[in-house]
Amino acid sequence: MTEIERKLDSNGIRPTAMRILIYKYMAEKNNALALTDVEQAFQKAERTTLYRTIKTFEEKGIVHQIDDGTGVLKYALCEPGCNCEIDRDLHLHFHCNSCDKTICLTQHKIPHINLPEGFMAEDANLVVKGICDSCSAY
Amino acid sequence: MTEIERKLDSNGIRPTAMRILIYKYMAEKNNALALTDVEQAFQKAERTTLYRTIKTFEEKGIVHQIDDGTGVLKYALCEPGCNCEIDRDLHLHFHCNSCDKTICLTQHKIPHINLPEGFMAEDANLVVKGICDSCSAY
DNA sequence: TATTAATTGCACTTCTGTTGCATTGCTTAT
DNA sequence: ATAAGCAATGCAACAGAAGTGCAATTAATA
Repeated sequence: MTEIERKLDSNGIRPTAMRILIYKYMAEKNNALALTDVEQAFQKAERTTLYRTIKTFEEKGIVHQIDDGTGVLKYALCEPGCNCEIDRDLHLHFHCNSCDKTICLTQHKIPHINLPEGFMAEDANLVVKGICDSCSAY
Repeated sequence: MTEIERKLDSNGIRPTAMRILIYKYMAEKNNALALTDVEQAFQKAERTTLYRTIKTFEEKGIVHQIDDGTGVLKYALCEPGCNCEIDRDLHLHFHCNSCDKTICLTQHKIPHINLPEGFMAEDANLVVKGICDSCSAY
């Protein structure tokens, strides 16, 4: 039983060949992926399978969904410190306007926001757009 | 020449009957609207017309687009202090999980975010989700 | 091994955003 | 005042992503 199989298994996900491959692929990338990205990488597999696999990952809490404002949903593996389900202390995401990649800044938490009377925060989503470190290096 | 006509005219938008109606409708609402919302309100008009009208408003800087994470784009009139085009000091938006409305918190600016080395911010989008003042009153 | 449940593949549907083109309506110069 | 020209609108259709129903296959378990 490999590392990944154990990971899936311990989260109540049956470690099928497909799922292991998809998990491995997502783990290799350091940026959030759209369904189409995964589709490109696994052209032999059905879109629906990939879709449902990622949704399963999400339900089981090992992947979180990101809306980076591009109109396409992105997904990224939850890393240590991600805490996307446990508390409201959510990390922020960065979208590069140059290379179009979206990355999780797991260490960077969303600062506390003061809301007007009567408003109660349950969740927050902060996407900063600009130029990422790779692109600014040139 | 009415208030609205002057507003449109001074922003380089020809004040047609349709546009005046749409502007008036958006001004009445205190929350951001999706295209379908406007569509519901003007069932006699074409979707395309509404779409292009709002896009025109956006281009001319009297409306700003909001991605509240629901997957549907919302639009809201720019109010004094909105500054959506001028500087990067953007205000935040609140999405109510109960009534599903999205509102601009024009007075509440996005706090400064420290980014890792090499990252440069150009823009930011912060959506706080929770219960709005109307819904929490019950 | 037989039974049962979960996973995958295929075909569609829906929804939103968007564009091309013909037509209508408004502006302006003659 | 009228014709020419441009902007606005209506109609039709397309594109892309998200999501669903169902049959077929695969894996787990008794």
